[in-house]
This record gives sequence, structure tokens and C-alpha cells, in this order.
Amino acid sequence: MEFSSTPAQADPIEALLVAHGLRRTGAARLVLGWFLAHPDTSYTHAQLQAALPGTPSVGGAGEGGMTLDRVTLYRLINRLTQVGLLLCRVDSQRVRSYQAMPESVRAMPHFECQSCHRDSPLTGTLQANALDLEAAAQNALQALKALGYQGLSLDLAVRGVCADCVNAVATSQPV
Amino acid sequence: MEFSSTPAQADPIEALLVAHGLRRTGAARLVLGWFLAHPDTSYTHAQLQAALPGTPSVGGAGEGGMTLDRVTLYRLINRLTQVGLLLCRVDSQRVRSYQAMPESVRAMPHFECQSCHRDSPLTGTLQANALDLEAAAQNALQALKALGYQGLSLDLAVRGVCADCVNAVATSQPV
DNA sequence: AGTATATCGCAATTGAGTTGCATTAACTAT
DNA sequence: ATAGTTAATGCAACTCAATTGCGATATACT
Repeated sequence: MEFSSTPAQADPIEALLVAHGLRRTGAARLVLGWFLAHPDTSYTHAQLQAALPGTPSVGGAGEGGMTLDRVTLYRLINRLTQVGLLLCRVDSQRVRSYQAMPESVRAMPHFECQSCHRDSPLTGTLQANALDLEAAAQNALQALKALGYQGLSLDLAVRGVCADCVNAVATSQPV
Repeated sequence: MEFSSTPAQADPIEALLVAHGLRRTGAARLVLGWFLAHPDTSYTHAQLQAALPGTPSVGGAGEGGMTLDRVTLYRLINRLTQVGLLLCRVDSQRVRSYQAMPESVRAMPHFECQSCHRDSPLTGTLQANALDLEAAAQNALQALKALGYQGLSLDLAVRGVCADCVNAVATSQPV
């Protein structure tokens, strides 16, 4: 309903939805639109629901003001993920976070401390090494794409105990 | 209690425990011993409790026969992980799995399908690429070790939608 | 020995995510 | 446009890995 009754989708968001076999509902437009408007930013289900216009606060975003049901949002992001529109990660605290599937593949190497559960990106010297990794990874990605895989993304996680926690253990308390 | 009252630990398992500030309890010896006896094998909490001697079935493993409490096992593997004796991963279904922290770093690249949630190791052509990745990764690891990080492990995850699921979406049902 | 403190075991709780089902809205064929 | 089909929504109840509180034990320290 609303206005343009034309089944032809000028809107790129709606075009993506139909191209992936999903219906053009208000919720789907809202959520996919949000992710596309915030590339390279990942949201947990809770963060997304808080960020999405509809709740209280800020106000004048795009849509009206109705809140999206918790379960509806869960099912929607599941659908978007299953068709490859979203990228889903599970963090070290077992919470899923989602972001728009990136166009180009980036390695984004990060370190997860198994003691304090901090997750920090590898920087400095490590980032330089990361670039090598990224280059090497591109080849693997190309091979997968050739096999018909879609929406690929690379996650390089280094796990261990960070220097802070190693020291903290020596003097008792974890950091 | 029991026998050797010598605080000096001939047992390498007990040596590891004390070296990491943990007490030499029966549970700790049992669990750490199990992990060390099964390198490169990862267990979820449930799998570990089932595998550990003490329950019913098989019988003559090592210790007596008393079952380990669920919560005790949770806390024990948490402690072992925090000091770097265990490596902990969270799979795509949000379940943690643990294994003995490997000596040498291996990349073990794997693919996680976001639709069917299958997690398969990269093989064949992809494995060749993986070796490049591994080589590149070693440098990053060395850098971290130099900074005082401990018990490092590398996880290379490729995420996307596998060819099966891409086809399945076209004809409706996910695989 | 005697004391301090990890660790254990049990019960109850948390919290992300799921499932069932009746209702509503979007697509599809007439 | 109009009726029929099927997906998406919303609510309540549920699952399940993991955590927390706390009294009871077992290790470690002096």
C-alpha cells in the first residue's frame, strides 16, 4: 500500500529484497536500510533494536514510530543472513552480531583474550602482518567464489591470554 | 591426601597446574589430563562430561567412578582457559568448545555456512591457500609473543553461504 | 596442627535465541 | 480489481548453554 503501486522497484533496498526472494515489508526495508546505511558497523540483536527508529528518544528518522517486535527482528535478521545480505559473527561471549555483507573482502584480524574477554583489533606491527594475511586470504576467497559460494567474508581471530592478564595471574586477580 | 605427600610434582599434569596457580584437585588432574591425552581434539562442555570417565558405560579408565558436577566442570574449564592451558572457541551455534592449547600454531581454516550452519574445513585447492595464510600468520603470532601474550592460537574463519544453500534458496528450501 | 582460601556441589537464575500458533500483510493467479 | 496462497508478524511460552549464591570440603600456607 502507501503510494507507488508499481511492482518495479526503483528503491535499491527493495530490489535487493526481491532479488533474494524476500518480501518487501516495512520491517525488512527498515532493517536492511539501516545496515546498508551503516556499512562496516556490526550490531547485536539488542543493539540493533535500540538503534532502530521507533523506540523513544531521537525521533525523526525515517518511518513512523511503531516498535519492532523482538522475535520479528530475530527472524528478520536470520532471513537476511541466510540469503547472504548480512554477515554474522559470534563473539567470545556467545552473542551474535551482524553487519551488511561487505563488498570487498577485508581480513580484519583481531585478538580475543580468553581471560578478560576483550576483543581488540590487531594494530601497528601486527597490522602490517595482517596485510600479508589479507593478501594470502584473497586467493582462498577467489577459489570459493569459483565454486559458487556467495557473500564471503574473512575472519582472522587470534586467541590467547593478553599480557595484562598474564601479569594479573601472577599477582592473582585477572584484569 | 592419598599417597605421595611430596609437594614436589613428578607428574607433568600437576606441574602444569601449580605452574599456573591452580590447585591439584582430583577434578583438575582428571580434566587437564584428558585434554593433554587428546591433543587437537575439541570438546564442548557436554561432550567432555560424557567422555570423561565416571559416568556409566565403558568403565575402567583412570580414576574411580564418581561423577563430576556440571557446574564444577564449567568452572574448571573456565579456569584452565583463563590461564592459557586450554583453547576456547565459540562455534556458529554459540556453543563453546575446548581443546588443549596447541604447541605449534596451525591455522586450521574453515568455512561456516550462514544458512545451513555447517562448519567444514577448507580442503584441496583451498588448503593450499591456507598454507600461505598460515605462513603469513606466523609473523603476527611472533609479534604478539614478543609483547608478552601467551598461549596463542590462530583461527581463520571464512563465512558466507555455501553453494548448496545458494541453490536451495533459488528452489525454496535451505539444505 | 591451625588457619586462610580455592574449589566443590547443589539449587536457582540469567539471557540469547527459538518455537507454536493465531493474525495480518504481501505476493500471485484469475 | 478480486480472491486465494503463502510469507511475515506479534504474543506467550519455551529451550539451553552458561552463571551465580552459598554452605560444605579440600588444598595450600605458616
